[in-house]
Amino acid sequence: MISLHNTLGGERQPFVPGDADRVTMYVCGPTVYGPAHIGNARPAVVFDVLARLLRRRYRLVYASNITDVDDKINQAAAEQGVPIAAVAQRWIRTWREDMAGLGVLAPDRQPLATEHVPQMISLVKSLLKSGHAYEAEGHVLFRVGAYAAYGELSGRNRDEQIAGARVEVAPYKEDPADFVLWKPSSDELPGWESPWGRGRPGWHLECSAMAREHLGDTIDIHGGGRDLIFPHHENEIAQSRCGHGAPLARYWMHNGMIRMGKSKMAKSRGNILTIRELRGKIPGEVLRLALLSARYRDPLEWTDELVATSRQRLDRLYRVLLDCAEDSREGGTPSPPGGSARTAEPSPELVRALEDDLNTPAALSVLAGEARKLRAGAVEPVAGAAALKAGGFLMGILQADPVQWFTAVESGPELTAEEIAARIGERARQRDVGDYAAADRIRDELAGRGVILEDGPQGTTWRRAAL
RNA sequence: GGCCAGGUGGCAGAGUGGCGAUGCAGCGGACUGCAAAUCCGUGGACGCCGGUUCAAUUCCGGCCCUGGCCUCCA
Repeated sequence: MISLHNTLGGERQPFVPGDADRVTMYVCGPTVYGPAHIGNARPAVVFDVLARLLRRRYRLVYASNITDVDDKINQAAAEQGVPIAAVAQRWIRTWREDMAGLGVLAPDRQPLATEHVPQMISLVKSLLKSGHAYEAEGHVLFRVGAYAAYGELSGRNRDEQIAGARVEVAPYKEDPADFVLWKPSSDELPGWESPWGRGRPGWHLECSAMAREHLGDTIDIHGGGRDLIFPHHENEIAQSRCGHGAPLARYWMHNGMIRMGKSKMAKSRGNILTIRELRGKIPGEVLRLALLSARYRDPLEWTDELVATSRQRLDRLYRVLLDCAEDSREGGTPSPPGGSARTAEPSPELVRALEDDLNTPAALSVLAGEARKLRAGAVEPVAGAAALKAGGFLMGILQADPVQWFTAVESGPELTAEEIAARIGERARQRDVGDYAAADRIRDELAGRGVILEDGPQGTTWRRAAL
């Protein structure tokens, strides 16, 4: 049984799908106006693991949107003097590359906001018709006062919000808490014809319309960052519920924030690390493991140490896989039927950990235990390695060829395999004559360039170093 | 100020009403060139104050601290 922490209600609940033949999940995706940072990657990675887990039991339709119409995109285009669509396209491409680099499987649906404007307009129409929205100075606003349950997700009530008083109160709002569904566009801005004139949708509206279009009125799981609970998800709930009468989602899941030096990583704070720059020097799989090293609901502080530790954990796991591959090659053990990683089953302990509200740290611990047993020879290497890889697959790690893992050069002006071999040969001669000082100099030099040497009974091998 | 999450060993981070995960670092050992890498083994913890209980890090209450949200935000 899968249990999930539901923000709506604030407790862990058994997951019971509305329809086991069509489980639906929607996760808020990026607004494409610049490079995504590692914090943006957390929900994508976390819910990718959940998608993999759900697919073991159910048929899943997983949708994650891309917001390609937004004032920030317009602003970026104006600043750079390029067409708005060019900005969006460029960063959509980057986002997809980044996600692939982190081992995130493409969602079943990846709707673009600009391709769902008619659905948004029709949602606004029904909200107007039912009195949950009103027109004011070319805008259409949601009338928060008309929805009594407003605030149930975030645990706020309207009085508290008014007391907050930091909300900017546009003069045309009936109530400070009201939010924009549709706003007018000038000629230079992207816009669509609507009953309220040429305009563009408000951000909250997009997700309601796209989720409904692709997944139906009520979806099973709605995910996103914790910072979206209010107002984004609260507003989505209000729009959808008032628009078609059904609850938007049955389970709401929110991931914690990535922190950089004690505060949330955010573009507005300027403390971001983009996925692109990180991937330039660190394998995507290491980044992924780092993101999964804490429970998804908790905050995670991003540090060099976290990255280094993650790299070492992965190295250790791959080393076992490498040894297993060598053992079976030497021993001539034929691969048992069904022994491939694709068909092997992950261990029940690992599945149990993941099904317990996505306890990835515990799952990682299970993996480490399995690796230890394999190394100790307590498990048959081929089947054991296959099970290890199957568990890795659920978390989106450990799918690379172990030899490649240790020898692949990530980036920068690195040494070629030939150059490394030449240096190793030179060092071997020095060691033969007993000139260890010179040999160590070569070893240290290579270490400084990201190559670690290992002297074994069969001679010297090398692998790339952690950072 | 309001709402919501947390506070576990040197660090990261699970979990549990009584048998103290896991990773990194440290320490000991094996191997080795009294090297590096690797492998094996190992000590160490539950914010504070009360309460419930035979027994609490784990349940309850209060306090302190940290972070998030209340404006765009993964």
